[in-house]
Parts: sequence; C-alpha cells; structure tokens
Amino acid sequence: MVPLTRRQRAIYEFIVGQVSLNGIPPTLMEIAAAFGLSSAAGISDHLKAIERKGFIRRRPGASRGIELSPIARPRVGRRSIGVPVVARVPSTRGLTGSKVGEVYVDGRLVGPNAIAVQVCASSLRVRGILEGDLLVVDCDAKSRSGDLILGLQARRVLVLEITGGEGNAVPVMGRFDAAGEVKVVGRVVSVIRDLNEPLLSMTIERQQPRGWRRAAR
Amino acid sequence: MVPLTRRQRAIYEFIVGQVSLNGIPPTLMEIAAAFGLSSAAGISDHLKAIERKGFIRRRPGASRGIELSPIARPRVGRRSIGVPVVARVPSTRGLTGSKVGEVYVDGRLVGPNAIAVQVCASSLRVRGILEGDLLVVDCDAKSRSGDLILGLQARRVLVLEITGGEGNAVPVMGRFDAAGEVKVVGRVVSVIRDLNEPLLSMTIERQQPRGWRRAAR
DNA sequence: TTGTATACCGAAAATATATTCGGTACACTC
DNA sequence: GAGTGTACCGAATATATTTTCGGTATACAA
Repeated sequence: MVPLTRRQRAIYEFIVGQVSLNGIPPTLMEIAAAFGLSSAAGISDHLKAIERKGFIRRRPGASRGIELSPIARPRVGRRSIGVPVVARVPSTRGLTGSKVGEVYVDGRLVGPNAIAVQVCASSLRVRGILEGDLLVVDCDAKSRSGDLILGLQARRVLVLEITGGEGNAVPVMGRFDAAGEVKVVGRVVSVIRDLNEPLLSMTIERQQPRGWRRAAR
Repeated sequence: MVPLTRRQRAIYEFIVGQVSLNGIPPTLMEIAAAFGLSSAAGISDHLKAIERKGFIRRRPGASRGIELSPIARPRVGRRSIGVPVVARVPSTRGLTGSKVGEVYVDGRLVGPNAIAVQVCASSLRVRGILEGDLLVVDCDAKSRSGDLILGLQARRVLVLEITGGEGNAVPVMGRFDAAGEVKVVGRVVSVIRDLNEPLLSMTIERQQPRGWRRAAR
C-alpha cells in the first residue's frame, strides 16, 4: 500500500475527524479553509492522490462526495464512555471500595480503562480544581513532567505532580508518607465540574430529550 | 418530546441508514427518489419538521447538510449528550459562526438544548476556570443569584455573574458596554477541562510554511 | 367555520460545490 | 537538464443542491 505524504495524511485525518465529529464529510473549500489555503483546486489534487492510494473513494460530481474506506469510518456509539467514580480524594479508604457513581465522559478525553474520583479538599485551588470537581484518571496514560497523577499509598488516595526529575513526584493533595511507596493509579486527564446544586447525586435518570436545535443567535 | 409521524420516521430512518451505510448523508433529491417522490420541496418540508422535533440538525444552505442528533439516535444510550462547541469567549464573532467542535457531556449535567464555548482568557481563574476550559451552557436553565451566565452583546460573547439584585448581572469576562443590552444565552452548568495536550483535538493544524519537505511516492 | 399540521407537485431562483485550466515553485531522480 | 510528483493559486465553468413560492389535498381540533 502506497503511503500518504505528510500533507496528504494531515488532510485525510482532517476528513476523518470531521466525519466522526459531524457525521458529514467536509467540502473542498472547508478543507482548504482549515489548512489556510485559498483555493479548492489544490485540495482537489490532494484528494485525487489520496483516492489513488486507496484511503478514500469519491463520488464524482457530488458535493461532499468523500467516502472513507470502511475501516476508517467511525463506529457509531463510542463517542462517550462511562467512567466509574470510585472514591473521594483525599481518602483513606482506597479505591477498591464501592462504586460511588458513574459519569459519562467524551470518548476522546480518555482511554477505555479509566476511573474518576471526587475532590474533597481545596489544596488544588491554585490549579483551578475546586471541591466537588471530578478528576478523570486514565489508568493507561503515560505521564510526563508537570502532569497530575492519582496515587495510592497504603489505603490513602492522593494526588501528586510529576516533577522534572526521573519518576519523581510531589504530593499536592492528601497526606503523604515520604518513606512509603506510592502506587501510580493513572494520570489525571480531565476535570469535570457540575455547577448545578447536586454535586454527585447522579441517581435520577433525566427525562427523554426534547430535541436540540442550534442555540446561536 | 414531540414524536415523529409515520412518514417522518420513515424518512428519518432512511437518512440514518444512508449515513451508516455510506458515511455521507443523502441529498433531498436522493431521499425523494427513494420514496418515489418527484420533488425535493416536499422533503424540505419533512426535514424542517424533523429538525423542529429535534431528530436532526441542518446546516442551512449546505449540500447534504443533515446532521443526525446524537441524543435522538436510537442505538446510542441517552446517558450522554453531544453539545456543539460554537465559539470562544471572549469573542467578537457572536455564536453564529462555524461550529468549532463537539463535546460529549453527561446527560445529567445538561438539558437537551445546550452549547459549549471555550475559554480564552484568565479572568475567571479565581473561580477555578482556566484558559482552554469548556463552559457548557444550558440554554433552557433558569439562573439564580451567584450563577454564571453566558451573554451576548452585539456580537461580543461574554460571561456574567448574576448578582443579588433583580435580574442584575456583572460582567466577569469579555468587554462589556454598560449602555448596551445583553442577551442571555443560558446558564453555565458545567466546566470541562482537558489535561491532554491537544484541546479536545478541536484545533486544526494551521497553515504550514510554503517550503515543503520531501515528497513520497 | 377557521385554523393548523401533514403531505405532496413543479418551476424558478439562489447558492454551494466540484471540476478544469493554465499557471508558479520546489524537491528529487535519471 | 529533462522529467516527474508534490504543493499550491485564481479564475472560469459546469453542475449539484437547497430554497422559495405558489399551488392542491386531507385530517383534525377549537
């Protein structure tokens, strides 16, 4: 299989993204605009190349007539993922305890293996994390310097920040025992805040949607 | 939720089928042909009704501009809702501009008629809202004292806080004209932060320099 | 009875979109 | 140096597609 050039791949991925986002392929001019070009003609060239290499199929003459090869076509329904809320932090009860709740998170924010914890302290206020916020933790994500991670020491749940040093971390929430070992649960990849009054009383099933229209005006 | 008529449901299901089959929505005439009609005008009527009832969203003027509503899609659970990201704030471009992206939000956090905007300023830092955060705005939610609301003044998008006084609000983000009138878009009901590096991958690669690297073939 | 919603037709108008054509420029290979 | 592929521009052209504007007809509710 002939590989795409860097530019072609960028364009191809833009198309895939648009389709998975909106369910409708972009026009040539929309692609051009997204890449800062002023003419659709160049995009036409690219699409010809991408089609020749087998990544898309085109309907000649049709608007938005770009069909992705079936492998690339996004599966319907994996746009969001249910993440169990397993603890509060700081806490001394560990993570194995009963599930507190479940929150649905945009699938692009998090991998398949994730948990969430609810913040019960204010020590992360400087980082824009308030009491009641949910920290979504990806258990498979690699962490680099500056990232927040969720750690487990004995049965204490705490949050640490990765520092420049190799594998070093400083505690930013929860009581920390410098001597003990910290088990890394995962990296904090998202923060979700509910500004409605009930913070985690997520028991009530919401009514059937009434419809949604564009809210711009 | 207003139900679809038999005919509307048939048309809606045809569209869903076409999208999942081809990955690209049908044109009005394609729909008409599938139902044995000879004019696109009747289909236009139907689509207006289906949109009004919230099952699809249309891009006015765009060919094949039919987007299926994630929440109305029968297969997908209604536990999460796709919310369009329609602007950045502060901004002077209003909300009518092109959709920047879409984010999936827990259905319990927000009603069916919601939008999201991305924060581009730091003036809400004290409230734990950082640059890059997404503000999820429920356009149907009532607001009480202390709530944050999204407002629109001319084409300026701004955030205000409801104060104790009757219907009074003070601006907390964006340039505010004390003389002008502010249109309330809705109440900020949730904040979502992405701690991964690309902000929900909603930023498309911007233009590259004119010089090009090696070409593959 | 009047009004409103559904369900269509046909034609014209408006506009969105793809395609084609002749250019420029660069990088690489033979 | 000639040839080829990539990466664009701008304008002209062709066509695909939506939208609008009357129409007709039926059903249902106040």
